[in-house]
Amino acid sequence: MNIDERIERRLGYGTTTGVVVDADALSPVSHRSSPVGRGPDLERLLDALDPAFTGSLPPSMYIHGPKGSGKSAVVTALFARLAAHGGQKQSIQTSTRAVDPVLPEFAYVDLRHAHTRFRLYHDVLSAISDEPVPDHGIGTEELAEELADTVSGRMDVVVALDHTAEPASPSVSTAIEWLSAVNTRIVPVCLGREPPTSINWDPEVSIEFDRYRHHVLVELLTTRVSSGLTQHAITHDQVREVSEWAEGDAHDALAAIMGAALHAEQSDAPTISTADLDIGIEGVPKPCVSLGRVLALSESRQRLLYELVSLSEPDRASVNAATESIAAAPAVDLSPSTVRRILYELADVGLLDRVTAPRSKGKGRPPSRLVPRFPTLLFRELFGQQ
DNA sequence: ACCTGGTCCCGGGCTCGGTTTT
DNA sequence: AAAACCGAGCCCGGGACCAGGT
Repeated sequence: MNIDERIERRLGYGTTTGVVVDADALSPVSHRSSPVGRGPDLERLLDALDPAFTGSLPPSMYIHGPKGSGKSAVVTALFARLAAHGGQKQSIQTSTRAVDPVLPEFAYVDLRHAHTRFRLYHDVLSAISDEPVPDHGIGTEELAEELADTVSGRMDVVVALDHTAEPASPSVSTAIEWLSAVNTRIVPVCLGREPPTSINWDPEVSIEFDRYRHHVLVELLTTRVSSGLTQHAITHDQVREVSEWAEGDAHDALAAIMGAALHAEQSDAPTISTADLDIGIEGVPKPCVSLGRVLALSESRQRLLYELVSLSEPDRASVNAATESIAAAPAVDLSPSTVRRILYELADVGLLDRVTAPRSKGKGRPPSRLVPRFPTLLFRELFGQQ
């Protein structure tokens, strides 16, 4: 979206009539180029990376902290900037100074996508190379060699490995193993929620992120809503309320606000009412799985979840009932047995909760109903747009 | 004993770059 | 130059078996 368009929308000349002007600014899965309230942590990161600015190898790092504490936000922003400065090309263009140290290449890789060796090599390679990397028709070992060749001929590479050790992504030690098998000049910067004592890897530097403190989260949310919503769409008290409820988790807070805004938008309201906010908060379960994990699933699995959250209460009362309804949906072309298996798999990785019914009628094991553990309002909206 | 829900696993086939043959 | 073939990862279907209830 260009600047003129943004300004016009703020002035109210845009196509939308509701409270949302920029959904991206509100979204818990999109990171801003200038994160709010994490200045000291950014400095700590830069301190640790300091050797890179003088031409030597920076230390390996482990950045850990709870969900929604800004780890990804800070690292994606920082690496995006550093990548723009990184490599030889940039240093030639800017070599006005006498001594111009060459920065390493910086690459950000999301292990939610790069959850196999093949995809990890693929994503690192496409981040540091200008040439397109095939995603089919080439062996893993072949890809590893190509990556090794690319790296050995160039500078060092610093790779951020985000979302380690989630149910569907590799552990820190596995990812490290995959990378070091290719080249030892690739420096890993891992991000995860587990404490450093339980990751089975010894990083040279370890940095901890704490939950956002209440007033910092309020500031963050205020910044986000000021560019994402129309003026006065949400009150300061409402922002404070969400912040308090979210207990320092920026992901949950943003999901709740965006859910509330979408609900207000549906009724063409000029502001977010108390009822809208309640519904927005209600749409975010506690504890909540990051929306990013849902959006990293394959298309067919997202479709299945979309159908699931669109079901009526009785259809969701048991896994079998849900299976039948979902398999019967016109947009789903999977067999019932596959639908059933995938539903159980999704429950296994924590995206759904199985709540066993206490009912005593009927023979056999009591059925369980499936409860989503992710922001449902937001997911429906985002998936529905596609 | 019997029934239904839940878990685990593997063969087969699809898609799509790369490679060889025509 | 075009067509046929190969093989990589990945998705799908389904069956065997285990768990928990009457």
